[in-house]
Amino acid sequence: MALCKKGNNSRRQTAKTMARQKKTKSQQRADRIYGEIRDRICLLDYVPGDRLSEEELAEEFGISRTPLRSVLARLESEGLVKSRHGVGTFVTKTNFEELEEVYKLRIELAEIAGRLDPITKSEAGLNRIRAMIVRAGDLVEQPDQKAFARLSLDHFFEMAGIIGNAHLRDITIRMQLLTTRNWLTILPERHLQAEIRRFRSEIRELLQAMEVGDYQSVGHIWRSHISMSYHRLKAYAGETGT
Amino acid sequence: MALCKKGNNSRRQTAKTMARQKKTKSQQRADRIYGEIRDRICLLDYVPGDRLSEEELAEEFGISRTPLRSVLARLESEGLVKSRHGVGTFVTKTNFEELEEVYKLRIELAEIAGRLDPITKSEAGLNRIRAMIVRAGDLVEQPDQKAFARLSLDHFFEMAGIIGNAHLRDITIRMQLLTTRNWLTILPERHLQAEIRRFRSEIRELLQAMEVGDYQSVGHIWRSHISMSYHRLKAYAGETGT
DNA sequence: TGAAGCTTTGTTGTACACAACATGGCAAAA
DNA sequence: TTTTGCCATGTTGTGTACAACAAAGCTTCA
Repeated sequence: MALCKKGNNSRRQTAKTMARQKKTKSQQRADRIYGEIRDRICLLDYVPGDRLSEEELAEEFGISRTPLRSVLARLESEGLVKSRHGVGTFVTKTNFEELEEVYKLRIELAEIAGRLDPITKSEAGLNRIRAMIVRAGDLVEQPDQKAFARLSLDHFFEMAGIIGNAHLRDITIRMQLLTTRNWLTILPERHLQAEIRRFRSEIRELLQAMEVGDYQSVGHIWRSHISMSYHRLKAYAGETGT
Repeated sequence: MALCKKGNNSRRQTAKTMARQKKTKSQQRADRIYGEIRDRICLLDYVPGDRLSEEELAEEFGISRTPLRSVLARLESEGLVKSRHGVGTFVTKTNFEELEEVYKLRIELAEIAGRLDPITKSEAGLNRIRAMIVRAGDLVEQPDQKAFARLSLDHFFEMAGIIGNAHLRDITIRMQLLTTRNWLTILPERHLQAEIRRFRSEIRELLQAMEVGDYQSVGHIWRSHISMSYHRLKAYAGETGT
């Protein structure tokens, strides 16, 4: 289950720890566990409706229920799980209305992100994105839903790194994490390859804007991608009948 | 210390509980305590730098440290307090850079709020705002910083109620709460009356736009008020030398 | 006198036992 | 057979003792 997500997590951590350097060991451990469970939810290792056992998770991570519960509380505040007294803690199912709200908001936030003090990507950052294009190319040859999901998330965090406004970045991340799993759930298998191809062309387009340092355009392009992906999502939802 | 804030709290609760009806008694209690402490921080009953004793607060609210700690964790996630192991939990001091970031974001959010599915105020809602204009009028005659702060917060929550997009509303509230106490701290006493007067004219302006149902204009007006208040804040900060 | 190390004190973080709660199953009565 | 009430079981929420930790004061030695 856990597999090789360590690399991904640590990479994402760096983007987060930039803001606040002072992290005690307890907080680092909590952050690690939080990221792990969050990824499991977003990458559909835990499906909406699944119950997360506090006791089992506490045992798995070698801690007691108390600190684990604070991790779950954080996930609950972000809307990824919902605890019910005497029943259990469950991965949330987002209804269509909320999904639409989140998408509408994400569309607006993307445009703002390009305007509000964007952080210019270093050459190393650009290279990381170029490497993702290669990864996407491999996935076009050999489509795999989970690998695509992980690549997509990695690229998103790379994008979030350009947002200089700390709060806007946090909000953008939270909204993204709320929609990821829904996108994966609804995306039909037979459209997977086409989606990966489209994803590759999208991150190429974004890369080009970043290469010339035009971050306002990055914001607009990003916005258009989110908007179009939402329209496709609706179309897919109509296809499958949900 | 607690005084007559019950009315304010409950009124704010109604705006919150609209979204999710299912609230267990524990959650309601936690929400109440959270709101109480949050107000104390925002209205400067607790000044930045103050230590919040878990034990004392737990005793005051008649609960043990465990549920109180989850309330403090929530406040910490919103950036209002910061816990340090073995030292204490302290009300945060926002530096100028972060304050500027938050204001820039609030300016953008206000404009979006007017566009993204705003909720038309009922006649009762408009009447509540009209009552606030009266309260503001009284305060012009007899300026009082804390009363002004409370009125300002009440009006803000009334404004937040027009935001139909649930996540956007939450974010807007969080950003507002981060700036309130800074505004109060920096505002010089001798400009208080002028500020109250300006506040009254602002909420009148907003009311007019709401009365004709033009909520996009409400967003633009709100945006301009936030922007101008930020500029005055900077001017005041220059005056007092901070 | 000064400084380093130890001790004391008070605080937040953790572990664990128990309370509160919801749910499903079972039995008994209509 | 159906329904109603009760109980058993398992889960989240709470209280409490203790561990981890930091800071201030004290002591002791140079």
